[in-house]
Amino acid sequence: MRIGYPCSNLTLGVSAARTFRLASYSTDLLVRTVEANLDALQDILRWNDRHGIRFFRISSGTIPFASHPVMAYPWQSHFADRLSIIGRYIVDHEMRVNLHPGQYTLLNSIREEVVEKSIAELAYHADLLDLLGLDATNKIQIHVGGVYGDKPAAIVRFVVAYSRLPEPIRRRLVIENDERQFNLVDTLTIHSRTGVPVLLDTLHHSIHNEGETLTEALDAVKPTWDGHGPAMIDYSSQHPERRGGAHAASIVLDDFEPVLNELRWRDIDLMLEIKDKETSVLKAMEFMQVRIAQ
DNA sequence: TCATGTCAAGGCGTC
DNA sequence: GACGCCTTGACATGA
Repeated sequence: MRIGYPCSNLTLGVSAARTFRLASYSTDLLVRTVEANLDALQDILRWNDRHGIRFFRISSGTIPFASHPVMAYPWQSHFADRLSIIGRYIVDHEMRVNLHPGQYTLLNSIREEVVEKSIAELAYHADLLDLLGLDATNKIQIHVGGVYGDKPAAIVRFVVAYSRLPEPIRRRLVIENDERQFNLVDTLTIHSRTGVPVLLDTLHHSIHNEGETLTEALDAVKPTWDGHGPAMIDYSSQHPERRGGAHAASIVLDDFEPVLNELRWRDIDLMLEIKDKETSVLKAMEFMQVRIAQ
């Protein structure tokens, strides 16, 4: 089981998601920002290797404004060599990565222009992984989207939009259950109509479910990953004071232990969505080693 | 240099 | 209909 964290490494103090204001856009600023982001990404991957961490979420902000109409620069060809080198490092060190576009990526929007912009955003994510030279087990995860007062219709719109996606996106796309709208059952319904793998978020599932235990939920999502590599799972401890779904500052091992007991014998990769990122991963890995030794 | 307001983008819930 | 929230960091401005 690989355990990973998203986007930035707080110990190193470098960000691979530097950006700039749209109003400041220039080719020069874009190139400088992306170069800095790729430098940081390489530093983070090396740090991860030194600490035995082989799962990482690359920031969607690596190429700022990549799918925005303002982008007139051929970033794909300009950074192809650089991305290829980084991707080779990922492959050589048996790492796995994923990407998670933000809440504005909505394949099932009732507005066609939103769907088109979302597809453009997903195309950027697929380009990035393709230029890294990574196979289709390296995924792009999104939420299903909005309900618009009619969930069955919203699911149908998702299925239709999915069928329209170009193959480079479709082979990497996975959907995640959320804490308010589309729960495990909904995502499994979409899987049955599209074949898209279901990424289980354990915290969202604990908040929004139809009575399935964690064991049942894991058993249900597992077969959706056949042919896509080990299932990816998102885990976070609930923030003790903030609203349901808010991520904790650091991993709570008492809360993690029962989840680990469910996961440890399964072929899965676990992404920790916790504020202190790599610190919690190291805690979780140490905790797991102790448990295995017992 | 530092504090603070703002940022490309959508949808939902509350008032 | 307006607005805050999501999730979040990081930019950009003004003092």
